[in-house]
Amino acid sequence: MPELPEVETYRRFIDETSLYLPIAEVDVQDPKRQLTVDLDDFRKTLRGDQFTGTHRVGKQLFLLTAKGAVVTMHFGMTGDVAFYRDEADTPRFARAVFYFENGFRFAFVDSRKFGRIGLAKSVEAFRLQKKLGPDALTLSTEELTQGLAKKKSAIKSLLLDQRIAPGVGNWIADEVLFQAQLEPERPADSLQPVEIDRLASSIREVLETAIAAEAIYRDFPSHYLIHAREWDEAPASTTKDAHLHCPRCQTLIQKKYVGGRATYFCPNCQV
DNA sequence: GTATATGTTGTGGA
DNA sequence: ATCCACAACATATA
Repeated sequence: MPELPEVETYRRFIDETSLYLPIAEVDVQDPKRQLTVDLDDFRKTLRGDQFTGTHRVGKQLFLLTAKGAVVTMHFGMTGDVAFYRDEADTPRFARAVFYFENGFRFAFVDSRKFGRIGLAKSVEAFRLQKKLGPDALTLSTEELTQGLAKKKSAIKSLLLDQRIAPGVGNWIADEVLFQAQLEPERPADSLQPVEIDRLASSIREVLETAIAAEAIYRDFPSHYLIHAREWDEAPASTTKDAHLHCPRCQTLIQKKYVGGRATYFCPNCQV
């Protein structure tokens, strides 16, 4: 699930549940795979400390602590968060659990274990190290123009490049290209300034809409392409068949692979 | 058993 | 230096 809107939703959830609670202990199920620092160091750093705030850059989440350390979290393809008190409520696939002194717990849940947890000196240091660009949510036309300059790759592939538009993932890339009516395989250097401007607007619009709906796809506007994806649950009022057609022109939505990623598009509207 | 999956990173070749 | 295709990671769901 986790593209930018999900991570932003997680961030707000953590703000509402897990700040200013002294940490008693931390457990990580598979530290070799999912923890990028030594488990003992991680525990020593966090025991007795507390989270005081959060930050997000693209799909990367940061938990700030009172003592200054910054916990980094990336949710991979299946990461989620949970807050609960009783052992019996531990979610299936809880891969890391932060135990607070008041008895509550925060879990990093991740069935496929592609997610990563680590420590950073600061948000800025981590951002530089990972070469993350300006967050997609507030990406300006100028920044996007610069990111795409002199690039010949398919526009969709570049939208997925976290150095250019951090936070855009596979379904968002398809959605913004559909909303901007641009063909996913267009070479980036073939885009006219007016098209890049349209694209930048679509990125912001789609992300804001998704965040407002707390990343619950079935609540997205009916003119969104996302409803054509197989894993979208049909809104009660529509038939499954309706999903396969373009909400703008009723043409059959096509699926193909671009840059190795499943790509949905309308062959009529997107040029 | 088969196919697919929301992400990232590394490798090898052009 | 760029770009691309592809594999790998580990596991669930349809």
